[in-house]
Amino acid sequence: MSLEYAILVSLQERAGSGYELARRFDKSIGYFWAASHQQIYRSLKRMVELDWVSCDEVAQDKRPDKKVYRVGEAGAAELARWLAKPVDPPTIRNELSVKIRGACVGDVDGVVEEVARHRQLHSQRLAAFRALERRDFPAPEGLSGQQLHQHLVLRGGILSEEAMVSWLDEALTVLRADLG
Amino acid sequence: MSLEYAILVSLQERAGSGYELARRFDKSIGYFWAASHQQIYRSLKRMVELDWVSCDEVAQDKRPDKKVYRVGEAGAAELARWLAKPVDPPTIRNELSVKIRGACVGDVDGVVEEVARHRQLHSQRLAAFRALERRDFPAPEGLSGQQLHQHLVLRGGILSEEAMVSWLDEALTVLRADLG
DNA sequence: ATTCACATGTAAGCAGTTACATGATTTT
DNA sequence: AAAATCATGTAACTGCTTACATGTGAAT
Repeated sequence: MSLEYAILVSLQERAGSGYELARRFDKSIGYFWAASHQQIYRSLKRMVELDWVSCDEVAQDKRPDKKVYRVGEAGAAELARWLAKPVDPPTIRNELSVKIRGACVGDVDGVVEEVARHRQLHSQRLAAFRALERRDFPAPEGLSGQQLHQHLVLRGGILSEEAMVSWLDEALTVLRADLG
Repeated sequence: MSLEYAILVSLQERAGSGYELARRFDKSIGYFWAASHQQIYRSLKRMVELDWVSCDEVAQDKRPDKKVYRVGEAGAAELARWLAKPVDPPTIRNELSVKIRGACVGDVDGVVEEVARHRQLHSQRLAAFRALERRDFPAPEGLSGQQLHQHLVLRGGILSEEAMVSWLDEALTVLRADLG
């Protein structure tokens, strides 16, 4: 049910349509919670039923109508209640690690290639996060409240991607030394 | 379907029962793939149907009978095929980040407490991983093949937990400065 | 003409979680 | 007497993915 709360957080920052939320999940929210438009529309439907959000249909000029969702009192209360509830850290499930661990049975070269590819993907994501940080938080020292929290979450993404790149570099070094 | 492949990797290192596999997933395999006994039994059943593994019932002295599973030719081939296939990095879904991002709506103190709790959990996991490394890989320089791969996967866990602890320390510092 | 951005959905299927279920032996 | 370890399962439910489905207007 975390998706509902991620949506509440986003809508409470600014009201918007399902489509707009999907765009936000592709960008800013994407670095801590991933969601497709199918999931988002389904969740919004549920949240209207629960009366967590209200829905206004808005006619647009030269564009299809849209439904703008807003967080209601019950939604804000529900979010506050959820925030106070402890959660477990996410369960660890890393497909690439399964592949590395199984490399001996198959083609080790292929797995090394795959590690190199992931190294590149993570390094690209890291670059994107750092660009966002430079653009949106040029002076992180002075931040407070909501902006501080937004920056912190981005920092989490950056530190996590840095760790991935370091790990995969280490992996490539020792795997290639072992091969050649 | 990655669970099936994680099981194949484990069984190919050593044959074992569902119960034994569940123990392995609680320990060594747990730092790159989590699985409950319910999942494992279900997957083993499927894998027998697919003829990826064979199953022998073994009577034991003073203990319930057990079923020992072994990787067959088809299973080894299937694992090799899967190893060669590229996969995407896992989708990012971090509940704690949602909470940090939403902290303003609720009780910020409560969220800070939760961050401190997660900091401790990750630091405990990090200590456990480091202990495993010292115990099982006292001389990492000389490793090759399967042992090298096992060590690399553990290194991934260590670097990832280090990043989490760093991030949560950073978060606690700035959140507490912002409060007080 | 085709592709892109806008806009909203349904439905089948798969993976994982939670709860339920049973029973022997060993340790405290 | 109670709890822990060994041992194997079923079933309902939740959440996410993938595929399908439709339609407008603007840009190339």
